[in-house]
Amino acid sequence: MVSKENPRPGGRSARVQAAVHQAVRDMLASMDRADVTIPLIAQRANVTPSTIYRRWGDLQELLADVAASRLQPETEPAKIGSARADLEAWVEQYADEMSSGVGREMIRDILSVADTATAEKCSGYTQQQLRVLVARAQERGEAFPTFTDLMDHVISPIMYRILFEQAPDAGYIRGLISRLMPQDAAKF
Amino acid sequence: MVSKENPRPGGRSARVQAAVHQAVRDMLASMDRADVTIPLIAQRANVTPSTIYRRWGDLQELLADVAASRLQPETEPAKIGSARADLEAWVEQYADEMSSGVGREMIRDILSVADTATAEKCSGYTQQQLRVLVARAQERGEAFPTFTDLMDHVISPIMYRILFEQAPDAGYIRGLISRLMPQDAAKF
DNA sequence: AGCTAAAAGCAAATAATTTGCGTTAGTGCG
DNA sequence: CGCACTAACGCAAATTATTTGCTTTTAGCT
Repeated sequence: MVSKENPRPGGRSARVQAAVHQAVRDMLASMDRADVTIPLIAQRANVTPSTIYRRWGDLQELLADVAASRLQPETEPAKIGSARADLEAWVEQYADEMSSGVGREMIRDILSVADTATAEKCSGYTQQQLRVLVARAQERGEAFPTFTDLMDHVISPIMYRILFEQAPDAGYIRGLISRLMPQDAAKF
Repeated sequence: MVSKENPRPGGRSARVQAAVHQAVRDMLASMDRADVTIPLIAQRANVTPSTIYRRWGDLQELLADVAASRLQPETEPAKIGSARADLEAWVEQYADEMSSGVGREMIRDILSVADTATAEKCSGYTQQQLRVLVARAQERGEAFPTFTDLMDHVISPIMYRILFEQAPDAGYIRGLISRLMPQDAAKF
């Protein structure tokens, strides 16, 4: 619904988008989200409300758009040591970010729009990071879970708990990973 | 936010709640959800809009409330044959229900409200059903996954795929279960 | 530089939400 | 049984958000 690449004739697309996104980020950081409205965002972004309505449709889609752009990772997973150490560090950071107050709000914003494209995009970010870790392990010849197993048996349980129950802790996360590592299989 | 038991002095609570819930269900079944508004619901339920606003707060909370009541299971998991057969049948029916159009909408409604109580309630319904299956297996002395493993490694991946990717198919679901059954462990 | 079309501004019209106040209907007690 | 009490409801006015028709601005193109 937004940011068509290949901008056609008219349109000062980029400027408005940046101003609105910034306004939303500022407001989410400084006030209760229930008080964030499109007229207020428009005022802070120096834009008219109708511009936002025409471009994003409604508040939920705008919030989802902002959340998605905030969830886009800007760096590859850090290189700590072994492939497993990298994985554990990355997943713990992922879980922390997602289970924080703002993280949960972003996920909710993304899931609450009818269009599934934004949710898929965010899942794509996660998948992309995991693929880097998998490739790195393979390159080094270290034993490592498959990409699918990581999605199904590490990411999914973490996300389920964040969405429906309580935020997972570090011990739980290490347990999920451990159960997928071949050398640890005997423990379970 | 709704249905206080132990009704105090005033209040014809139950009648309005039933009428509004019914109106919402009818409307979700017969029209596009984007066109469902509180004034329309109020009209169909023969209630004034302000009653709905005061009682539920906003449309999202009302939809979440209705969705939660629809997701409450009315029966125990069916007894097909072995504990495993019961489990497979129940999980497949769960996945079908959740990945259908209305199922996905209900989940989104539930997750999109700030208050996590409704989401927890729904997860509680799932847990309750699984506990029945676990208890049944134990009673019969059949090998069976633990409750936690079912939540983490069957329900969670299914829900993740429904929310962020494509709906899971029956083969995928059987694979998730299979990997948790002791006698099948060698296959993986 | 001028042309074009998408995007933005503006303002009026419409629709949704909030709110104050009077009324009604369950509940518990005498 | 009827009276008092209180939470929930209805109504309508006020506020706020959203939609829409029309004009103006801007970025890319020739």
